[in-house]
Amino acid sequence: MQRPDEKKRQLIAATAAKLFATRPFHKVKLDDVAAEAGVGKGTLYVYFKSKEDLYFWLIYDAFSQVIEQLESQLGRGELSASQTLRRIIAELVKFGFDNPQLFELMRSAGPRIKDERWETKRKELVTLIEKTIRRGNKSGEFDDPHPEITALCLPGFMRSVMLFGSRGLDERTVVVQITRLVERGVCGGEGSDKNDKRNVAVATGRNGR
Amino acid sequence: MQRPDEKKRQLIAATAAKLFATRPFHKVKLDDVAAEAGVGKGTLYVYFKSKEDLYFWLIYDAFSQVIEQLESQLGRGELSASQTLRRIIAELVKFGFDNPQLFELMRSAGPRIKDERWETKRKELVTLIEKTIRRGNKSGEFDDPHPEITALCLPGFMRSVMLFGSRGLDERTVVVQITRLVERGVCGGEGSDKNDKRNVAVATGRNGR
Amino acid sequence: MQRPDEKKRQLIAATAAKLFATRPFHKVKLDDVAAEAGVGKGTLYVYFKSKEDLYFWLIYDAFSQVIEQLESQLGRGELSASQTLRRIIAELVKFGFDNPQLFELMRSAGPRIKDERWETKRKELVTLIEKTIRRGNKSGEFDDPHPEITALCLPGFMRSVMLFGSRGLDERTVVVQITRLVERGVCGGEGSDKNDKRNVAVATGRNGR
Amino acid sequence: MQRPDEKKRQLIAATAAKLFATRPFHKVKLDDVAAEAGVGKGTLYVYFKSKEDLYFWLIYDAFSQVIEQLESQLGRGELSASQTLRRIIAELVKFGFDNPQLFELMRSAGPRIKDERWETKRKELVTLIEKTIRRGNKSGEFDDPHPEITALCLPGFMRSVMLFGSRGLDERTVVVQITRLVERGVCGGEGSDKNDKRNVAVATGRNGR
DNA sequence: TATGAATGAGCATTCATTCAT
DNA sequence: CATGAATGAATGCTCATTCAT
Repeated sequence: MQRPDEKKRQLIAATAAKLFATRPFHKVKLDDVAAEAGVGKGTLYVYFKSKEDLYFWLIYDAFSQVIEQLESQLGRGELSASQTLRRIIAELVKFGFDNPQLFELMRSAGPRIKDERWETKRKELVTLIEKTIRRGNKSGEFDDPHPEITALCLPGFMRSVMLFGSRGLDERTVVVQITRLVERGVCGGEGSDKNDKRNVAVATGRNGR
Repeated sequence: MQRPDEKKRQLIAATAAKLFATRPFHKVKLDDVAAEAGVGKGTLYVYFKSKEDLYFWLIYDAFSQVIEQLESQLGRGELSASQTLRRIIAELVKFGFDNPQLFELMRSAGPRIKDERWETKRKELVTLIEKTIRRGNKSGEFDDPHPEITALCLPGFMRSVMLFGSRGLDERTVVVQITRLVERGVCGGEGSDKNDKRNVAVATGRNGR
Repeated sequence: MQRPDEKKRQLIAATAAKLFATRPFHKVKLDDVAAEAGVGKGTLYVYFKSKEDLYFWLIYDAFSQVIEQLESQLGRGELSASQTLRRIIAELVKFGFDNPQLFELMRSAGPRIKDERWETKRKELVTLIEKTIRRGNKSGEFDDPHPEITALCLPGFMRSVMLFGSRGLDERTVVVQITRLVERGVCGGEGSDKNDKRNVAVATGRNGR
Repeated sequence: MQRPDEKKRQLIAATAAKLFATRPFHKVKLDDVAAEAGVGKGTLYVYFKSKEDLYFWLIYDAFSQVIEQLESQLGRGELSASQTLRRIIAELVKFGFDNPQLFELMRSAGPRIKDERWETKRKELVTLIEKTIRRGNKSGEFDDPHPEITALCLPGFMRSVMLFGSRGLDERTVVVQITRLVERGVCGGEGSDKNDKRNVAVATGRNGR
């Protein structure tokens, strides 16, 4: 363990994520992070330039991960606009359920992170959604007069559910309902609850979980 | 200036809101707040117990204001579920446009505010929406299998638009699009863009702005 | 109550004395003094120049009172050195029993009060004692090679007993014991316990209490 | 300078003692302590929890030191009650001469220190004295009807002399006079000035200093 | 690379004092 | 005289960052 250790970097990041999710930025002491991670305080600075840098990477990494996952999933096969949208929603919800701390984290991050890379990633997601809707508009699947607004709404959607309502709701139901809300707002109203459930199963590529 | 002055409290709150909207919590100096408000630093502590207390009230007051406004508006006349929902959306959007700083503010607040009163207010809004949808379900206006999820989504909707997209979009268009998204997700899909615009005008009771 | 009110001055002084006796100087807030006394904070400054001024007068007044009492008692009749010393001790003990708070107060005052008047008063007492001893040395009643040290010791004597031991000891016993200690150290050892008690009764001019 | 350094703790304590002896508690700035000690301000908090904590330990340590010194001295050989008492006095006087600042310090501490450990130490000393007198009473060396009062008086004795009179008096003379005062009050009056001086020399185990 | 003692700029908070009413 | 809201200088304390080992 004499060379920069990716394992240790992960350990620090995970520990920090846990703490940042619990209390707001200015109440998280690097002393605590170091102690909780079982490393020296100085070690943090071997892996991260500053507290803000550490904070930044937590959010950025998590977010990038989702986007990547989405893009890789979507880049492969040929999905209709409708299927694509469902996948996006499913993926975001899954991510939310899998990383409740990180969602909490992203919540309080917001305006602090002015870094260009971050805005870029965010726009990547919004654009992904917007393009999908526009594609649906063209193909006749959708009929949304303002894809840019709808695209902006989707992440906020997610956040609300994840942060304040996920207790007691199962992942499947949430995906279905959000899909329903969005698809209906976006196209002409077709798609029953049963169809939704079937389609979602297709989209997520899972059978039960 | 001999009795504790509600005007001065407001002045301080407004000044603080401006600064908290600009930079994150830990970068706002009470020195600056005092200077900007034109009062002594000690005066802040006459009206607020601490920096966090000040911060808390900013958010709480702003939020309460919206809820109150909504409740007072809805308590009066007799509106259909559909009209009520439109008014809620219109009011939230209006508030967002009127107080861009505060929305930014609320964003970074999140997990800090564990105060019961705050959660109560939030639930008040969600309940207001949920009840409206349920009412619509009963009256046949809506057909939403999960009003609780939809209700949870609405505030997140708003936030997204306000925080990242409002530049270049006018209030009216945003109201219309969100209304469209929600109503279609909630009922059977009727309602054209034109109808929406008309209905919104009715709901907000304004003619142009 | 429109003119400077001696009653109010006393009220403030008494209240302050109580608080200063409870906690150390820097923990007594004038806010508390004002509140406890039931007057406005500004009123304190009508009667006292500053916090330190208030503090000073509390001690000074109390101390002056003892000295005065002693001098007036001793100035009148003609007492032997021995009787005089007993009276001084009796008076100091009485004062201690009557004003337990103030003794506590004087304790923590010490080095803070550099005021000349204060040192003067203290020296007045020490000198009174020293002169008495010297008088006794000359008259043959005492035989103390270092009256100045003995004189310096007496107040410290008092303090110890008052501060840490008075609980459970009655005034009479304390006077007797201290008198015994001092007189024996000062003269040749005569004076039995019984004699002491009798003499003390003579010296204090009281019959039982 | 990598391990927490007891030397540095001592340095800080010594510096603080000097300042606290000069001015009252609330006028001593930690900035000054740090500057005078040649360490960073933050370093103070590495070794002491707070200003009051620092203050506390100054007094406590100094007092403990005397008690320890006494107990270790007395625990060794077999001394008569009379010799023991002389040693106690000699030790206390020596301590006062060696640490004039600390005696000043202890003076203003008083009611602040409610800590149990502190009261315990104080009682340890008083008990030590009281036991010695009782031992003398039994052995016939002393004849003191109230050892508990006498014991309470001794520390006060010391304080007075140290604080207000030591200027111009040499250590030896003070020891002799106090011993004289106490022993005579405690036993039957024998012991001349010359004998005292001789005995003290024996008790302290020093020949001149 | 890993550490944690040392640091000091930075900041929230206090509280004696003032003064307009 | 009486008041208490307003004040701001003064200061204790924090905590991200550094650097010698």
